[in-house]
Amino acid sequence: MEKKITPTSKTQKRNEMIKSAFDIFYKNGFHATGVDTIIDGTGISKRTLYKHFLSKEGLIIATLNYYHETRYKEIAGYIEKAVVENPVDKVLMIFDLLIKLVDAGNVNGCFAMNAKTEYAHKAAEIEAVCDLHINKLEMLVEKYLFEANITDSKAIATQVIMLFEGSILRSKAIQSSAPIKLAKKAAKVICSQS
Amino acid sequence: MEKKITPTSKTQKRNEMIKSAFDIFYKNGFHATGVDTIIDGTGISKRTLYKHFLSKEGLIIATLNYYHETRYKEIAGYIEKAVVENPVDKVLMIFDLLIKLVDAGNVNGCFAMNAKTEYAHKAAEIEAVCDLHINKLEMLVEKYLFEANITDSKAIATQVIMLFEGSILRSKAIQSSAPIKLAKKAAKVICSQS
DNA sequence: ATTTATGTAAACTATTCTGTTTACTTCTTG
DNA sequence: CAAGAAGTAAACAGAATAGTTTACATAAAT
Repeated sequence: MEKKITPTSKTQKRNEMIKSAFDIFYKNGFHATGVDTIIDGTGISKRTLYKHFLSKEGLIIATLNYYHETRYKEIAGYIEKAVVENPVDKVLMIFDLLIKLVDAGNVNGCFAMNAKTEYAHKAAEIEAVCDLHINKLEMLVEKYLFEANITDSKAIATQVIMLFEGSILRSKAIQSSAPIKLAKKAAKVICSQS
Repeated sequence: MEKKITPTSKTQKRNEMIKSAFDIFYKNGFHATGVDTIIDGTGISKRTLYKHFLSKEGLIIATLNYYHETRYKEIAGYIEKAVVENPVDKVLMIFDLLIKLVDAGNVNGCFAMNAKTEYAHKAAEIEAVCDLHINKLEMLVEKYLFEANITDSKAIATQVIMLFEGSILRSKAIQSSAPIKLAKKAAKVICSQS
């Protein structure tokens, strides 16, 4: 009774839907985007969408997981591969990556924070994925700060992440990556002083 | 033909509506809140609402202006009245005020940033008020940094504001004012190093 | 070959949304 | 008192919303 599933089928359509939904939610917001809008772009039918996801909220959670997995891996991969003398330099590299993403026009705020803003105190599952994203980023930063023998690596990591998230907001407001460069400088000072 | 308007009339109902709308928008979000929800709490009719505001968007802009005026005055007043030796201490006081507000349960993110998130690239007028709020806060901080003879007061002000906004997000995520205390420490280091 | 899984297309339900309109009320002011 | 401004209440219009259902197509596996 073993079902031989071709590698593409089953998950392929699902992934298509998630990517398409992610793009539109990211640009348009969640409440402002109807499910009809999401399927319009793709050749996907509404029925298929609701076969794969219980509800619009289920689809949103899937896009959040997609965002977290790809973005976290991107960041972690970017700084892990670097060869530096001081692990603090790896932490500062998260700002370099962000600058590149913003300059490429691929950022419209932090997708996780956008979701958190729209669903605060309303959808616990959505909030949980957002929190996970930030916490994992913070733990990644903390790891390298710990390696650099920084005391209070946990507290410094929180400070760095707050600068990181704050710079995303500021760069969105003025449509420029300049604030991120300033945030990197500030992060450097904070890490050096510890 | 002079209309003798009692101080309360005319503007009173309008202000009532703005305050009521602000409370609900702040808690519930903008797209997630219908105009019916806003008038339900008050004894205000929908007709009156649309007499005073052209549209829901007009009401949102009014709530944003209300937020900016009250919050900015609150912050500016709080730090201006303080007697300190170093103007940098006034800058750091914005974090103290934020801690108080968060601990009192009066914060659900930055109202201006919440609006910016929901209406990015959609409603220029809404975005403009949000930008104004952040810019005026930044200029206030810059003023005191300049007084303290800090070189690059503009850049440091941006860094402080990014920490400020980032700490609002982080405090919302973990439902605690602890991140704001960390942000204050970080701001102190940044200002001292300049 | 036929069953099963997976898909599209589109009509449909039922609710909610913004905004308008009609009819009535209240209060102030000349 | 009469006129007019400002209000409430509620029905209404028209579009958009989330989600369901019916009918049909395709492709692979037993």
